[in-house]
Formats: sequence, C-alpha cells, structure tokens
Amino acid sequence: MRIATWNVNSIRQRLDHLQTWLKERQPDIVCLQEIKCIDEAFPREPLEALGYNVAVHGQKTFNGVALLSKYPFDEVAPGLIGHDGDVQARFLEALVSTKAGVLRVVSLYLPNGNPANTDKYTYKINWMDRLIQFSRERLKLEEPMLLCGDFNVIPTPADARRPEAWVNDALFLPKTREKFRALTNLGLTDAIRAVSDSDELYSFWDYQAGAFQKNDGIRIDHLLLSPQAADRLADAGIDKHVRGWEKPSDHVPVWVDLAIEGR
DNA sequence: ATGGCCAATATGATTGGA
Repeated sequence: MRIATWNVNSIRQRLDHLQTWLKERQPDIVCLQEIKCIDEAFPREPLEALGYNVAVHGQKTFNGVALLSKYPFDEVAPGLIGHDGDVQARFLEALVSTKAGVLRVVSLYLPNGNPANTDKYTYKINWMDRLIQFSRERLKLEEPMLLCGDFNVIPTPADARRPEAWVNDALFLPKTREKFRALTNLGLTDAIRAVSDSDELYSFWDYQAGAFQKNDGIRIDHLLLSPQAADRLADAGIDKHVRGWEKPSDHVPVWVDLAIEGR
C-alpha cells in the first residue's frame, strides 16, 4: 500500500502534473492540499478514469483538501474537531478497508501562521492544539493511521538548507516546533525521518530567487504514522524531480510504502 | 545586492502563500 501527500497549489493548474505523477508513482491513496477550488470545480472525472475514488473538501479561492483512493472510502469526514466557526477547508479524514483491517488517513493543510505577531499565528497554534487533541483521541483506537499533508512546520534545523533564514518565521519558531513535537511525542512516526537522517531532504522550494536551482528548500510536508502503521513501514521518499517540471507546484509529493494489502 | 514568483479574483490591483 503506497500512500502519498502533495500540496498541488491549485488542482486546476496542476491536473496534468498530477496525472503524469500518478501514472509514474502509482500510489494507492493520495492526500492533496491547496486545491483552491469549490467541490463542484474539482476535476473528478479524469482522476476517476485513472481508477481513483475521490473525496473533496474544498472552498472558494483558498485552501481546500482532497483524497484519492484506489479502494472505496468506508467513511469520509471533513473538518478538524473544535472547528466551531472555522470556515477554512483544511482537514479531511477517511477510512478504507484493507486485508489488515481498517486504515485511517487524514489529508491536512495546517495554517501558515505568518506574520507571527498577528492573529494568524494564534490561529495556527490553536489549530495545532486541536490536531493534538484529535490525534490523542484517534490513537486510542490503536489503528493504522496516517496524518498526511502540508504541516507548515520545519521540525529541526536539518530540515532547512538555510535554517538561519527561518528563525523568525511561523514555520520554524520555537513555539511551532514545540507543538509539532507535542504531536509526534504522542507516538507518531515521521516516515521520512524513519528511513533517512539526510539533511538535504526538502519538500518545498520557493518560487522566488531561484530557490530550487540552489536547493534552498525546506521539509514541511509530512506523513506521520500511528504505531500500527509504523510497524508496517517499508519505505518512504520524496519525488523531488517533480519540482523541475514546467509550471510546477512549489511543493513536491512525499510518499510511504506500508506492508498492508488493499482489499 | 538578502532581490527575484505564482494563483485566484467579476481581474487589470489585491490578497495569500511560505
């Protein structure tokens, strides 16, 4: 079972890339972020034609998340707990059945939080607290579960080419990293870090200043595995070459292989 | 030289991203 996450920065601008990459990487489940469209505008048909079931939680202009799955969705639920009054489409949870039982997958787009001295950062930290609460609840179920998406968190200095450039940024502030540790300390495994300690693994390169050419990147797209998923971790990787395609997203796909068979 | 970009919107300037 191959599960991937990708912030596509507009599904309508990136449909060609997504189709090309799906054929190349052959993931079973894909978590998408920043689809930037309402549900009705999501290009379901071309993705269904490739054999995927589609679940969408979109909104106009900004944010928006989606899930693709070769296997049917048993349940789909949008919105993170404690979302009273939160109209931003950033969270979509689904259950699929496998030969090993149920598999829970979340596609999430954690708030950016910049500038850090504004209510945007307060929203980010509150959102992280809600995610911690959600995870604490779900981990009690002792299921294979993956929290996948654009976390907008640089976990450690090894996850940035130039950590000094990010010290005052909402993605790297001590409070942000502390909340991310509080999340992983619940017992979630960062799949990429479970397979490599390289300090040159990035998932985002800014469009500006030739960042990709200089490999001036950061690792902010993550797959966090519950213990029951981590038990079955076989491999993980980052499809960096996609950033070199024409008119790319500023993020690239990150994937994990689990020793779980679909049904 | 601390910059340079991109996407969506009743669009031609503004907002958000990271």
